[in-house]
Amino acid sequence: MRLTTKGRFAVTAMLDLAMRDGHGPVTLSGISDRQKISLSYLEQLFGKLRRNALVESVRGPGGGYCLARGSAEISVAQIIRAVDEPVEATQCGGLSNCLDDHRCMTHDLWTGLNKHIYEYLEAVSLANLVASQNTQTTDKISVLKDKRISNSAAA
Amino acid sequence: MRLTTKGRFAVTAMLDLAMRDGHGPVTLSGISDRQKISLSYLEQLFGKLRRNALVESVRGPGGGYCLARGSAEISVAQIIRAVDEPVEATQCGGLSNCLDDHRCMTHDLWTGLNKHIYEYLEAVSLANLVASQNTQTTDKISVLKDKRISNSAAA
DNA sequence: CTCAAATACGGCTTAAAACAGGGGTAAAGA
DNA sequence: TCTTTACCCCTGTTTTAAGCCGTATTTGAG
Repeated sequence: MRLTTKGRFAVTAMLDLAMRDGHGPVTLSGISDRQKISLSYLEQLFGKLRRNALVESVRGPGGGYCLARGSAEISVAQIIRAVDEPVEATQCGGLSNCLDDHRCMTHDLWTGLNKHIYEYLEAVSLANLVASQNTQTTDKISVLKDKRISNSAAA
Repeated sequence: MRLTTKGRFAVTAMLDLAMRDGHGPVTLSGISDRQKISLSYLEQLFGKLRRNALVESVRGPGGGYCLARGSAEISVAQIIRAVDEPVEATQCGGLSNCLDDHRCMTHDLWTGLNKHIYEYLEAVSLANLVASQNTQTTDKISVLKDKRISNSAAA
């Protein structure tokens, strides 16, 4: 499990999508404006998200992207895995063929750390994130969120 | 908190050091051989580790690197922080000045995820890792480890 | 029916970071 | 004095991040 800005951008974009779920396709240029992520980079990320069946696309005017399944069925871990391809950093590439003599003592170490972080991120769904956006830090965030949603509904 | 191969290399190298703790300085070329990490890359990493007071160096023949404090006092999080400089991926750079209108809804999100992962990695010390190397997967790893230690002691 | 605009889609290019190799210098011990 | 080691810097290659442009597809207007 790797944790970089790329994965964070993808999760941010997917969260934007989830918060507008059920209101028709969302355009990448809209996400780009709201989340301040370059449009071309979003296109690249959503290509991977689509190929990994996390989103569905609609072409043409009024088109955009929708979640491919319910926001409760999409975890942060799935999103990160979709855009941040494999890359196991154990010397053996995940296989246990690395002990031809004495190497790769870190195999089990990284497997363990990976597992912990992965399980945590697997347990967090987009629905969880949307919910926590609504409840926690009620003072500012939820207010701003509502404003944003009504804006997009009006447009 | 970022999680890349760079941080993993650093932790692997530090673990190699910790397993030889108390047996005098450990050379980088030794670590390079055992862990299959390029020597020049190790030099770069240990420059940062030294400047962050995680290791101490001894020059000349018989020299090398030692842990700057007990292996129980050095956490995985400290190591990763030393080599993998800051890089907050929230749009605002960690400050909360990002809500001039409605942006950075992911600020709290990433702060939360960061905190969780960080706290976990902060709780794992080198001593923990050495201990788990000795106990878990007793079949192969520990045997190989003992062999390795006796080899290096003889050399 | 045609044309123009909106949008996804894919390939290509640039920028930065990770990774690796080499050289030289300084220190310390044999 | 010679060897072993850290230390520092410069260079090059590869990978990743990010941005740009052209093409295909769909919708809507005329």
